[in-house]
Amino acid sequence: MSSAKDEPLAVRISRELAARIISGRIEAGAPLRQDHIAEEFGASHVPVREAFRRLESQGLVESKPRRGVRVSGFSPDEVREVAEMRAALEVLALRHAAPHLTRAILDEAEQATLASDHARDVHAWEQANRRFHRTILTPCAMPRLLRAIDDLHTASARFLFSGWRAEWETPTDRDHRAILSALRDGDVDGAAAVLAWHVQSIGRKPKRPAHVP
Amino acid sequence: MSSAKDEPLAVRISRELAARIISGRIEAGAPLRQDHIAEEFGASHVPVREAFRRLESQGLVESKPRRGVRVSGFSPDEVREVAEMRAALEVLALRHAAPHLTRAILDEAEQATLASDHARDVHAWEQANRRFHRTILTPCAMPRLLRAIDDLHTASARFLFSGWRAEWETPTDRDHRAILSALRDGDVDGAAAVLAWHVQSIGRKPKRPAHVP
DNA sequence: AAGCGCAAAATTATCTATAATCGTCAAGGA
DNA sequence: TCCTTGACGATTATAGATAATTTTGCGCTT
Repeated sequence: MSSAKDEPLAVRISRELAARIISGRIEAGAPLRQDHIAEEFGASHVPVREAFRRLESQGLVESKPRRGVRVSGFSPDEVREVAEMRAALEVLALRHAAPHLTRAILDEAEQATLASDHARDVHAWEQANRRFHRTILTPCAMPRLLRAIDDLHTASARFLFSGWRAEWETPTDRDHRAILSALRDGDVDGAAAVLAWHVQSIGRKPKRPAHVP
Repeated sequence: MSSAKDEPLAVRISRELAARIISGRIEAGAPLRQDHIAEEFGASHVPVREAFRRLESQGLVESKPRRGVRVSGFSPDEVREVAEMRAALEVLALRHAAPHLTRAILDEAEQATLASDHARDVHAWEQANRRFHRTILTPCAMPRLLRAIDDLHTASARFLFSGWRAEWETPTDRDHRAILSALRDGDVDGAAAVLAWHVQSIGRKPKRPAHVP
């Protein structure tokens, strides 16, 4: 048994549903009926309920007492909200992680940046981007903070996939490189400033030219 | 039926358990056995499971795949982590709420400060304190941010109750008044700075004299 | 005799199956 | 046309079965 991991069934269901919501296969506002999902996964509805709670804590669905759960919509205001929360929390994490950043960690972050440059589709780019942020923030050793940031990342990814669905061009992350160079110079304030601007830029312009000569 | 509200059973159970954890009646690291709790509440273990998920999303318990849930411990590091997250997020909320603050809202906040001065025990003080923060932050109109702040408040309250159990003296919130006066003057930056310092002071000194001549 | 290792039983979490309660929608009557 | 009533569907809760982990007890080795 290699494919079916030892995870609880509720976790697997929540992962699959989250992937569908993020990728847009389930659109915003759509109701999720527990019986149908249970039947589809060949399971009962109790694990499905737990998966719903997990998605609710991530902010992907909203639940009303006797009315079931619906996929939470994301207006431009909500996208900006998530972006600003991410900026505030990632800056905090970076300030605490900076003293523990080693050469090896920065090199790994640079590798993630390279991977994001070579990404062919949005999914690969998002994965590399998240790896970059996680790499430079994990050394802060604040688990609760990191978990909150991770949830905000998935919310951001959902917006990202919905916006840039068709045409996609890798946007050569100058910000990431600026952050790394500032960190290598020991300029934590500068790195934090660039990071805050970089994160908020996601919610600023859904699509910009980005190919300046 | 007036006492038993129309809330789902899982919500009631999670509320009761949260109250016990915050008040310290269930100590940190204690395991929560679903069958025992189900028997105590006269219910089955499925609502108890949902209540566990709810508590997990609040960060009050930690769950491991096949080992059940335990009350999450809070070391001084974790308390500081929560305090810093609160500071970062409350400052963000305040900056967005400031343009929408009216005289009436500020007056209500001052009333909450008065109530906290007249509080006789820790519980009443915490309630008034939370009301103050909620009053000046709610106008930011960012539901996700406000929910995150609320969860962090409960975590803070848990630490507060555990520290100051026996002797209690109302610590005349000078910080609250400084925040209000800065807001009345339109000095958002000053108010944000005091707010950040104020929130972090919770995690700084578990018990200080506080009666300077 | 004491400590370590293995095995079996008990305890506990997880999942499936089933019944009851509540909200919604449609149809019929005033 | 509006209100009431009844049926259907969905969520919520209960009881029972299954699998995994922890603990305890016994045997063996040092």
